[in-house]
Amino acid sequence: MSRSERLLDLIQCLRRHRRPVSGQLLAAELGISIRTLYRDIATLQGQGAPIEGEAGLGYVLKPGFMLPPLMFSDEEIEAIVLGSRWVARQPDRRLSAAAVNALAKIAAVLPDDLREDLDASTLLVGPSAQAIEGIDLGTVRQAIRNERKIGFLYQTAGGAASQRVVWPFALGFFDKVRVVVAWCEMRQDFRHFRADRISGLNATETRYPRRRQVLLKEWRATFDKPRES
Amino acid sequence: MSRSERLLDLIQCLRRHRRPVSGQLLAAELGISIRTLYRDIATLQGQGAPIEGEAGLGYVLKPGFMLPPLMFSDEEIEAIVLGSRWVARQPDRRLSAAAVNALAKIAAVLPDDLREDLDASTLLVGPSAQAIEGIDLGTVRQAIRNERKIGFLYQTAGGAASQRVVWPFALGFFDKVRVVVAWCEMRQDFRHFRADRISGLNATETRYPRRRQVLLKEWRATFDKPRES
DNA sequence: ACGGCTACTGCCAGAATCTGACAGTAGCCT
DNA sequence: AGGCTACTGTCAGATTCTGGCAGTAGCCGT
Repeated sequence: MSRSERLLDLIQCLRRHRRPVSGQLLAAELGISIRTLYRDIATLQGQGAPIEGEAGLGYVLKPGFMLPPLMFSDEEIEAIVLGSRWVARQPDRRLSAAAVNALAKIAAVLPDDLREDLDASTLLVGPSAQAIEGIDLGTVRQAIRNERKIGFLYQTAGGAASQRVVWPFALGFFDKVRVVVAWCEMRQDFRHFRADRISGLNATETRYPRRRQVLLKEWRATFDKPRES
Repeated sequence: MSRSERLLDLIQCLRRHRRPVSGQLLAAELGISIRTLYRDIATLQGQGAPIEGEAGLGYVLKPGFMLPPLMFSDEEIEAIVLGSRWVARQPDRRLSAAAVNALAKIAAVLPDDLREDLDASTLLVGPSAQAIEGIDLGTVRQAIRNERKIGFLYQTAGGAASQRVVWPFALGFFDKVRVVVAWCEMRQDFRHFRADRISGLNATETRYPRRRQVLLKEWRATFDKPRES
């Protein structure tokens, strides 16, 4: 196995173990010596990988992912950049910032001529409303990933507010605002909640009883049939 | 210089020369022997780089770009994927197809857990109108890159048609259709043309007298001032 | 404060890989 | 046919990588 492949494997290993893992163990998994492992880690860090090592604990990979060398056609790059620019204009602040960062990283490695070409491809959509975003969508994202229930106060369109406990499984856009898609315990049905009408969000440690993917699939299936609102 | 850096340099070299270039020359530029060059080219091709070599001619890199290993956070990846999905839904067929391909390439190297997370982030925008796209935007793209004039028949909103010769310098979206942004010789001013109202497009070899970037800059500047329509 | 665990660095000889040179085959072009 | 070029096989030498060892320093539980 070549060195570059092994470096990728090392990242995969670190991703698998969420908790800090000792270099000893990693070296064993990869079939290399500790010394070489240290060298590999140093190389990866040199390439920008956010690996953190603490004496007495082990290594953790801050959530993220290393894209291996990948070949894109001009048009594919254009599609990615255009799409990211669109995301950067969305009201979701976290995501918007992430898009800006991603664009910066890509632009940094793009050859000049290609960067110029991309400047000539402009997004003419009107300036999006800078919606205020009431809650921290990061919390929701984490709840989705860990399949945890969340509770919050929801302001309905009519003006009435109600306390909800829901099983969130997706996060989407709808008409410029982000919505949390979830199974609502109160209504015993799928509902979506506009992020800007949610307040008093609190994440719980209670796991909801079904798999996220299954909920997602069932929810999607409801689109193909007529449904009573 | 490490081998991996050299491979990247090789790509850059190939990008610079648009016409076929002999291995001899490439090897000299990189300061390596011919034999090693052949090995490097083989390695790159193994990684998916579209390098073509023909006996008696030399090497050409099909237009495109190799992204070096790059680190993205979860949110950055999400921004890119979400943006690309949006592009994939746009009416521009070429770009849409490119977005789909780019997504496939990214998905192929994404670890499973991250891919699942992304499934939970859905785009809820309504199905976009499948606009017919009258002309080949690839031709326009090329004219922009080479700063060539193009001529076409344009159907105005009123219904009248007129023959135009314009200096295209940008390609944008506007309300679900693609528009060509250009200096119009007839109007002696900046104009944008909806791609779906263009017909009889013909690319010329005539270079237009100003730099694309300059036109772009001036055109953008017109946004900041009041302008007579 | 202590011992155990761990991250990290410098060093060096052996292993693995890469490199350059040469010889030879085959395709494209004039 | 002849010149140019892309390719492949082989092999010794150069380069890099690797593993083991010794030593320093930080974190942790006792």
